[in-house]
Amino acid sequence: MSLNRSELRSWLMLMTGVQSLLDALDRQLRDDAGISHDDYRILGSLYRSPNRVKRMRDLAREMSYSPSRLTHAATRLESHGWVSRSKSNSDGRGVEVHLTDLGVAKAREASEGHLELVRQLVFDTQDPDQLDAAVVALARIGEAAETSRA
Amino acid sequence: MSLNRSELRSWLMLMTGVQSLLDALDRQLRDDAGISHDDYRILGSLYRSPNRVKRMRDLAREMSYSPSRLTHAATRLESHGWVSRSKSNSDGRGVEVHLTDLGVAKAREASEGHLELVRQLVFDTQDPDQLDAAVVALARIGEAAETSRA
DNA sequence: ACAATATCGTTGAAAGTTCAAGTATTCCGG
DNA sequence: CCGGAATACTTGAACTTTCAACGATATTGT
Repeated sequence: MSLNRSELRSWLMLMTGVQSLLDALDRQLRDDAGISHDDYRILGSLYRSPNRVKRMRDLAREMSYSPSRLTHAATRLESHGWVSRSKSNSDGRGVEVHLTDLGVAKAREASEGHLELVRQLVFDTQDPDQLDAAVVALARIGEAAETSRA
Repeated sequence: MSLNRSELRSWLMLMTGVQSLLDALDRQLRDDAGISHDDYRILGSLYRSPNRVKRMRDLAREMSYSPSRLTHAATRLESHGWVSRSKSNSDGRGVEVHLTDLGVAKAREASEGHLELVRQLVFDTQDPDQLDAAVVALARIGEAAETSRA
């Protein structure tokens, strides 16, 4: 066994908290905006992107999605009219996903309740210092995770 | 907008780290043990339970699963021989899930590489103090998340 | 310039999750 | 103790994700 008793306990606590957080976020978005947290993250990523466009490849990497998964997701979002796809002209293989005006509106609408909950769960429960510590810790862990798959 | 610039940045960093972590854990378990992180967590929960039994209801709550999802999951795990189900005798409606010997073996086998990775990603990247801080923070967030759905 | 190889994205089928409906048992008010 | 409401679980259909295979364009090495 690779972890001792106390490490195991810390690890379980960490994962339990993470799970509860993700569940709460997903539930809120589904209930209030009718969109999954994953789809919301796609809209959010495009929203923050210059010109609200991104190549499928880049978006897939950012989301840790398989190409296939992103294609299906894009098809779904496209059917709602929230994104549109077009061939990249710099790379004939590439496809660009564009956030439509409707998509912008949807992202904004969904973000209201979402950010409200984030404030409530994350920022209202922590001192700024504590939160910073947690953010730094998670960033380090995430970085190690990315590295580990190289 | 409910969060200011710097809060938003912290929040994004946090979520990115969490995502990367979960992805890495899932990938390792699939690649090395042929089991999803979610199924692994079910085995783990039963493994830690007195007698290695739990009622469907309790397991579902603990995992934040819908009853339906747990039934499907139990069917799948049962088909591998890792779990068996039987009627509860204290409550005629209830069903108990039991971790079989094969399930115990599977859980142990899978845990080796898994815990190895956890050590590498979580414990090797943090001072104990920093980690404790993160654990406490996440625990508070998780608790708030549980409360929020009452 | 050409062939081999790698990258980008899509497709359809298999596997997993969610959702709405259904069966069986227990709980509770009167 | 009876009937209605609640709880526990299952089922099958709809939807989402994964997986393996494929067509198309770009890159690399010779």
